[in-house]
Amino acid sequence: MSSSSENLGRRGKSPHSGLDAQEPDEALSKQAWALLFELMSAHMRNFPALAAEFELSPVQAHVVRQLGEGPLAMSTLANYLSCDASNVTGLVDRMEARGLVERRSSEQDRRVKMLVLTEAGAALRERLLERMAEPPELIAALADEDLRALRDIMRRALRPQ
Amino acid sequence: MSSSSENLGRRGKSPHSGLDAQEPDEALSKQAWALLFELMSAHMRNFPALAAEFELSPVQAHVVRQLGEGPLAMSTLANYLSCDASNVTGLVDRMEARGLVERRSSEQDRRVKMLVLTEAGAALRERLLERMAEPPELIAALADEDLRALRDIMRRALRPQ
DNA sequence: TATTGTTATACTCTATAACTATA
DNA sequence: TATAGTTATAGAGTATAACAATA
Repeated sequence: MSSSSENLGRRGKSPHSGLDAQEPDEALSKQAWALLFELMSAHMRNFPALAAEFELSPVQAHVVRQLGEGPLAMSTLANYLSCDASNVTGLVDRMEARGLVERRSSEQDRRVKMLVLTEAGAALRERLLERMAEPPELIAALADEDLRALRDIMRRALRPQ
Repeated sequence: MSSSSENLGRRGKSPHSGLDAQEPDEALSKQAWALLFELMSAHMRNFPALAAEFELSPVQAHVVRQLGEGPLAMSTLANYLSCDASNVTGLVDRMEARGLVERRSSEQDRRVKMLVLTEAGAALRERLLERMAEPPELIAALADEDLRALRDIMRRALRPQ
């Protein structure tokens, strides 16, 4: 499971230095990742409680969030959720019963059903997103300098040109 | 060569706070948090699949990880999992049936049952932790400079003073 | 009386397999 | 025949409430 065995220019991963490396240092990325993971684990553990503030299950909260981008086919949603399509039926049943989403038959392909948020669903989404946008204490307490650096690093990570 | 896009003459203060220079900028922390959240969401979505590599449910993987620190009372574990104690019974039943953990009655208080990893459980934990320590592609691909900055920022976030 | 863990019950999420209605 | 969604079934995670053993 060694990833990319063609690190030819790699200066080896000497335990200490790695000062002149052009290539990412494996030990360094593990250190950074471990800390990032620690911080995020602590936060993600609260997600069920956060969703419950809106009387949503964690998965339902995720769906509400995804659905804001526009109508989605059931199968596409199953894909986003990394789950079997059969599960989406019951999931959407419950959300539809609560008046959060609507099924609309596609006119191009009448097998397909498109999901859209109802007005109530969209309103709830607004509140949910606002709540989720609140940074956890540990982040909010960082100095501006660190926040700016963090933002820029995340931008580079997410949009790797 | 990096940077420069944000040093617009503002010395990093919020748009209208004017004088007070030491307070973190709320908009900035939200930006950083949104990006961090985006990256971690993408990664956390794979966690069930990662756990499944070891034939563990996500929660079981979490338990295996926690249990490595030493024996835990059932109630303590329930606390870590942020769930009701009644759930831990069935959870541990299944893990015990697979030979991963053991219940041991505490001798100080015979109501309490301490959980410990079996030898097989500890071995599996080693492999699991190693797997979880692998940084996702988006992180591993960052430049050393960014990784070092990220690591240091996370250290400051996690150990405030 | 209070606490630890269990049992009973119910709901949600998840997977697999068989089915329907379209295509 | 193949695909989108449904239904049926089963297992796991979760919550609440009632209970036994122990403190």
